[in-house]
Amino acid sequence: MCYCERLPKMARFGAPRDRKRPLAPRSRLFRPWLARVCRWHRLSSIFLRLNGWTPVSYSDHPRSQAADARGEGVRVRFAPSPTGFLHVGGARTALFNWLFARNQRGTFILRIEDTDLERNRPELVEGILDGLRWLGLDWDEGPFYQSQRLPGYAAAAEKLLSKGAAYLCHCPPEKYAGGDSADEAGTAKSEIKRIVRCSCRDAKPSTADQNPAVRFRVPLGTTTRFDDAVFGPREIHNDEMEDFVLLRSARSASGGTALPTYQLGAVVDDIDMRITHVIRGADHISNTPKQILLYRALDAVPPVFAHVPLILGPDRTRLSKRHGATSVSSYRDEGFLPEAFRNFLALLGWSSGDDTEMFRTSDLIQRFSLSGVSRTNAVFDRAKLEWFNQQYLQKLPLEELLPAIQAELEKAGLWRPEWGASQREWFARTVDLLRPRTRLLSDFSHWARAFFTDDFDYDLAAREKFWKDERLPDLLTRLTDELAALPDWTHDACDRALRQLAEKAGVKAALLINATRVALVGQPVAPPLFDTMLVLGKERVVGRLRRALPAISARSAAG
RNA sequence: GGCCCCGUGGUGCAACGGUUAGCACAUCGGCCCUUCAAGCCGGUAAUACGGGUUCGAUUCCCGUCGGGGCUACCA
Repeated sequence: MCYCERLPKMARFGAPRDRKRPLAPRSRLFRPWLARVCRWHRLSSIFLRLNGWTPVSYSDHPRSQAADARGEGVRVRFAPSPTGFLHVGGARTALFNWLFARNQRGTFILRIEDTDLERNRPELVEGILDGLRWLGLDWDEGPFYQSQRLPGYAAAAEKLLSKGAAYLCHCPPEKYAGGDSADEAGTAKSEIKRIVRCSCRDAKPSTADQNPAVRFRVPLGTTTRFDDAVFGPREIHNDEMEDFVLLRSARSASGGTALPTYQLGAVVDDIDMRITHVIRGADHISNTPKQILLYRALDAVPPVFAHVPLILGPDRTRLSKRHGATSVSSYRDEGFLPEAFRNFLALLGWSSGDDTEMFRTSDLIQRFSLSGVSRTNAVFDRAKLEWFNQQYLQKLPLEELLPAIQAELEKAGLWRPEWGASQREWFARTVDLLRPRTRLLSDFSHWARAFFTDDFDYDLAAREKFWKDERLPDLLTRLTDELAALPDWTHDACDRALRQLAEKAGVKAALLINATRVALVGQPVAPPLFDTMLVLGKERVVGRLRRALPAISARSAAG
């Protein structure tokens, strides 16, 4: 492909503007010349190689859609490791991959990176898949398990060994292990000299050692460059890169013979799966040069790399268990809607370019672009997440909401089958009445419990506040009788009965309204009283008032 | 410690060398009112600091400070 296609200023194809990526001085200098060359001869890849650029295609560009039409579409992957649940950072990475794939009409692949025998928990895979399904992130291929693809990694290592791009290392793992990252004390960090240039690099391979590790032989004396689709051009001198391990020795704590490390596994699979764009967390950015070297050594063209900024906790450190709920499933269990969660997540580190915040999934797909991804770490703000949930709870078509609320009620043991059948209309009406006051699905089974069962308690603060007046027992007894005698159970009839009683007694209607609300639903907060009476029905209203009377008398007598 | 990245209100984003620095969440006040939400109206609140470059810098460059990442036979 032609390098000029990647140049922001040459947006004559209608490329999305590249907002935050200054060109490197070198490319700034060469741009006019380069543009001409590209236009005339399309010699860009040669130019690139001459200048040490990695010839990768930058497909966040309308051109890639043309490529797609030719059957050379975008292929991305999400590659979690089953060492824990699906956390919000991973979910966001998955979401960005998915959005990019859908936007480009490409392929989204799921791969499980389970090459660490010590830390893997196979039973966690299902939880990760569940989390992705809940978020609606459907994958087109996979899940593939690296543990089932071991021969491929060994073969790749063999190939590298045979061409001298890798060597056998006979050192015990402990020699380089531990170090600073392991000990929290923080002492002696300054002593660590980390560039591993093992003596085995130049030694004759020993036949005595049956269980060597395989290390990559980093080509010294040059630099490795790549152009991150988010962070822009970067380079690192190879001398600063260690001879990282490709294949672990049998002595490794993490497993047995010939297990690949992340670097090898990811690269071999990404080549194998023809991944065109690697979209992953920014914590991988310093791995990227190593992997580019691996691609080259394996005679493959590196994909586009797009690193997305990290998600931080409120204290601006990396989000972790310390910060409370970090797993996607905990948000599901708390009563968040996947649509809301997805919308919120999408805005963590990405923006459409304008001030729009509410995105339907189709909008998200249509508007997503790697050039809109930020380089700044983002703090996870639960308050805003709740706001999004509230918005969706209120704006989603009722029919789409009902199943989620049914699930919530089932979970709480409150669900009655007739609400899905003969009383479906009542159920829909009740949900519609309740939802303006809800923020979470769980509000339906907690706060609004009295709408779905007679088994509920009277809120203490509500009793204290609204059942205090000593006239209440008498007034509510009379109200109950009047309501019971009502020929038509309508909003206006109830309204009239209550207000007339209040007027006759010379009290504010609000006194009766508030006291009645607590008697009916046990809460100080509920939908407008007469709407509430309507969905509850006459029997229940009268019954609940009678039931509450003794408690009201007790409270008002107490003063 | 070394290498690297990132700094716009408390939080998420916008401003692509020229705006009274915009939007949203949160927060505070008002309206509405049958409680609480919602809604509407309004307020407080930011370019980390210091140098350059420029007629002009949130924007480009350098330094300082702050935060983060990496520094594993983890991923």
